[in-house]
Amino acid sequence: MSTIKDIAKDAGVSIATVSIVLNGKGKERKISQDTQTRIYQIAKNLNYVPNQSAKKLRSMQEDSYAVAFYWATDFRINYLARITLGLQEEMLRQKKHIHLTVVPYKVDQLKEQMALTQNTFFNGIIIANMSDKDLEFLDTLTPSFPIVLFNREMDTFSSVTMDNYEVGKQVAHHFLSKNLFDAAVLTHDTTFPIMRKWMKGFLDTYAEAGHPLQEDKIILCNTSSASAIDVCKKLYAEKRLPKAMFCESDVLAHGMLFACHELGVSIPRDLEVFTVGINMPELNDYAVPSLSRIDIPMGAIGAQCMRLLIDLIEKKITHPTTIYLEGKKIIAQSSPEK
Amino acid sequence: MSTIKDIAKDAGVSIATVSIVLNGKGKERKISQDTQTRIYQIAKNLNYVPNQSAKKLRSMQEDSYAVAFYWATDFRINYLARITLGLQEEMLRQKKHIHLTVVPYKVDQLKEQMALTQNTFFNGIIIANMSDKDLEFLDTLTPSFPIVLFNREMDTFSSVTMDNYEVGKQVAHHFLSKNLFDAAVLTHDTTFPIMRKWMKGFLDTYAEAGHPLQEDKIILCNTSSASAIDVCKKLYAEKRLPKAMFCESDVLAHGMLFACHELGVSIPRDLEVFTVGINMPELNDYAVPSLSRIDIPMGAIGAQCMRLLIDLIEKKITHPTTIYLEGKKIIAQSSPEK
DNA sequence: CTGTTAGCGCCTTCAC
DNA sequence: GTGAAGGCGCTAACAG
Repeated sequence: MSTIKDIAKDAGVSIATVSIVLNGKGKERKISQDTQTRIYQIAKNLNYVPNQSAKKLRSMQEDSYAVAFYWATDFRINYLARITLGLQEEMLRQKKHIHLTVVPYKVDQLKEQMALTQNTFFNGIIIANMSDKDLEFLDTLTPSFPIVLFNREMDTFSSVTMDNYEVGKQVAHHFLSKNLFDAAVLTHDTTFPIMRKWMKGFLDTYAEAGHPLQEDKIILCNTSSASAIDVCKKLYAEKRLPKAMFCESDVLAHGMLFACHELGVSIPRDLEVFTVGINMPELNDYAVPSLSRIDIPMGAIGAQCMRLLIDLIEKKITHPTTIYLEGKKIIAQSSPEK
Repeated sequence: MSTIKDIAKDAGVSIATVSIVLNGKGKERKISQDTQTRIYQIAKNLNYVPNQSAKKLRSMQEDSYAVAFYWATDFRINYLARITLGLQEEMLRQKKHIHLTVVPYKVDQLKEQMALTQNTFFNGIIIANMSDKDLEFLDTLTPSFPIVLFNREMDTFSSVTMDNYEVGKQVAHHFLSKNLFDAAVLTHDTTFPIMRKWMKGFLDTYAEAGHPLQEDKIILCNTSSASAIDVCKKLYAEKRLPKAMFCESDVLAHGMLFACHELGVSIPRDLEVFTVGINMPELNDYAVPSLSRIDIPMGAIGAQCMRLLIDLIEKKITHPTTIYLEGKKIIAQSSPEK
């Protein structure tokens, strides 16, 4: 890695001259054209890349924080935009210079990614979409910088999350109010803590209402729409389609809609569908038919994460803090009000 | 903004001691417990935030590159994820430490956002979704760091793009091969250079085939699904619905599908729909009905942008370079093969 | 037109 | 147990 020092030596000028030229102030400072082209040429030959840390240090911008946002690249990929906007919103509100780095990681491989990334150079990090395994790993850490969890809960770390049990409960109440006792859950068998809570809230509520759902009402698929389609067709073939289906995410719900359309199963007449909305509202508002859901306020959670993290970085908060936000219940065509 | 110097002064110790303690090496270096707690307390009182630039500079890690990705937050919000994955893919392939910062900006306001962001601290930037106005602004710049344009073309800047005229042509040929002469274009009246090209390719091809489309076949709406729904319903009421519709983006196409479903217009029997696919393929594969489209390879374009930018940063490339990628034609239910 | 110099905040070596 | 000093790469003020 070459520096302006190297260039200066090669060009037979001082480092100051090099700095001036490379910052485009050559004309202004009346550096001779000859010197300028020589410096540019040498910079090119040496593959010179300016060191941004040195630049920043020298120019002493008032507090600019480096923040990392860890984000798992699985089926939830689509809502990165929603979160990013929320993070950004808070950054603008704070009027602080925050350098936000997006660090994608693979589910279950937070450990590997964190080893790869130079975490010591962040003032704080936000982590989204952790699996049980990722949470376990996190528990072994005692980082010297603050960490905020996106939609997860842990005693030892700060987080912004929702009452996910309540989400499942709400959906169950909606179905029960319409006497839809033949209900099922569509979920994927992974280690995602959140989904277990949704499911539990749903199942518990059915049980408490005197209509416990049997084991075979927990339908498993993977996390793709395609998989939901397969499962739906299989259930249909086996005449096991319920009257109401609670999908863990809109990705699966879209698969259900597609499959039912192909099968000639009418939603909501033959089957009602309720889902958890993680993607942009638009995608669910104009699905055919539009999807009833509890919309997760991804943007708001992101904004709160950023705010909490900044408070932690600035030591305005010192103890692990958990903030709860509420989901928004949206009733649409796939499961209308009674 | 306080530094370890301030802490040292307050604590009555040297900056070295403070540095040791705050890096958790107090025990190892046998700093007295008393001094340690005092230092921690003062750090907290002063809201001390370590300066990451100084840390990095000192640590002599090969400096990582800082790259900004400017991304317009309009209807194309959803595909941020597709692009980010592509960018990331190339970052991993290169095995370089690259800090990717996502900078959202509003359409037509690239100028304002660039003034707000500390661009001097990036080694290079990638800009997506520029409008004519944004392009015009860019033309006035002579930045000292490389810039790569995402799906745009300019003489003075490097870019990764597609033959967008060809996209429109392909769709026209598809319709024409099925004798769908009563066709229309659904687009929004903005300054997006790309869309004009698609449209032109489409219209020119119809004209060349001896079936020129009249002015009233260029249907305008804004960029939302909701707007496409309104327009579709209006056309239906006025009995002006064509037999084939080319939508500038899947966001609009989804609106069309929703509206047609409500109106009882059957796709593709009464109306064929072809679109440009910008969102995740899944969203179009499982729309009801699934959407025929030219899928823009967002990920691949992103990856190429990153590669090109790194080559420019490292001065392996010095002249503005344009790379062309091809879209993928996907035939689905909304407009099947003849 | 170009060079000299003094740091920016932090960490590490060496000295006491 | 703690302090002094040097230097990472770069910029800006001041000299010449």
